[in-house]
Amino acid sequence: MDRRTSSASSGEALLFLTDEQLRQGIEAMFFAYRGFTADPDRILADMAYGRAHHRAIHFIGRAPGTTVNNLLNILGVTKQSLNRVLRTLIADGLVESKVGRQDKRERHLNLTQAGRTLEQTLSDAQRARMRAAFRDAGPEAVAGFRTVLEAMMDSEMRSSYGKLKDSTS
Amino acid sequence: MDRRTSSASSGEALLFLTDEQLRQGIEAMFFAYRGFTADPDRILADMAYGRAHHRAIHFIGRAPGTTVNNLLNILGVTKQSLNRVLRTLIADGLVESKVGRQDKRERHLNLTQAGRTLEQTLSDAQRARMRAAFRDAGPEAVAGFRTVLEAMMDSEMRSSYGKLKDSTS
DNA sequence: TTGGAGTGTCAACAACACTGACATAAACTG
DNA sequence: CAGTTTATGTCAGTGTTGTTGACACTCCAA
Repeated sequence: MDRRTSSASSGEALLFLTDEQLRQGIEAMFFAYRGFTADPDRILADMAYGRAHHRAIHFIGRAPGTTVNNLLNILGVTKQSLNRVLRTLIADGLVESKVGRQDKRERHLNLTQAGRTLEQTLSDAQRARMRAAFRDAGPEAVAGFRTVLEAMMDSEMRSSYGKLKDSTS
Repeated sequence: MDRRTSSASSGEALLFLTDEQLRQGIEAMFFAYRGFTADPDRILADMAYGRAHHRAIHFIGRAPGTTVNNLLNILGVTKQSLNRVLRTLIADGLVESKVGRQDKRERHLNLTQAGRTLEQTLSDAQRARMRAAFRDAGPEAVAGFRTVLEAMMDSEMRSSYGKLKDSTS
């Protein structure tokens, strides 16, 4: 039970890689992701915002002063799609866009006070669920959770994730 | 490092519940889910199908003969939304709908041969990524991954997940 | 000065979710 | 049997989020 991957090629140790185990992993991802987004979705439903607004607010709050292009890479959507979201957030005074000082083509994005407030509200809801899950599962399970998720990312996403992770380590 | 949850209330052991740790967990979920859906999405993009079709096919294949209502509960969407998907799948001969023998109001859904073929194609792609992630992470990490995901589900989803999990244990 | 990168915007469209309303058939209930 | 509930299907309308394609503008760099 405490054996490491040393005997990984010995047959029995590979039981966690059966199709049935994999399918359970797939279904766990599906159901868990629904729970993961449920709380912020409920909050946003009352406003004119959706999940895309949440994601934009989250990553702007995470990397203040980030450029549109950087955000585009992180979110993995087209600029038209992001721009629609950003436009409403800027119009509603939740995000401010400043022309870059060095490179004036770039726009640097920051949350306003109202934006930070909404970000907090959404984060608190999402963190509460994550905290409960982490607490129930325990530190070892959390470490495994993170290890598997990192392994599941595309390499470009993994590097975005790594940059964000290290930025406030 | 190898300590168990025995000292969970002793302060230091709760470091995995800091806001920073939670936020990394949130971002890991976000990036990993993108990877999780990327491969089937690529396959489906060439056909006239999307993620919703994939989900329907997956769960019909998982629970053959399931009713529309059961599928509705698992997927967590409205019947209008599911019906749009089912209609195309039935019209294209991937799914067949049979009136129930006991209760003739019910429709029992099954994959046709063509449906099973597509399901295999999609599953293989998704499982390949999951398998690679599981293999890289190792059995202990996988156990932790599953534990955390289960804890993150809403209770209704957890029971759907449990039923499916136990049905072929 | 020319080419390309970064950004913004317009238009059109598709997938997928929602609500609300209505229809049908079958099953249950008093 | 009459009335209600359940299971399903469908129509119409709407909203969010994604896509392509096209075009314009600013600015940096060779």
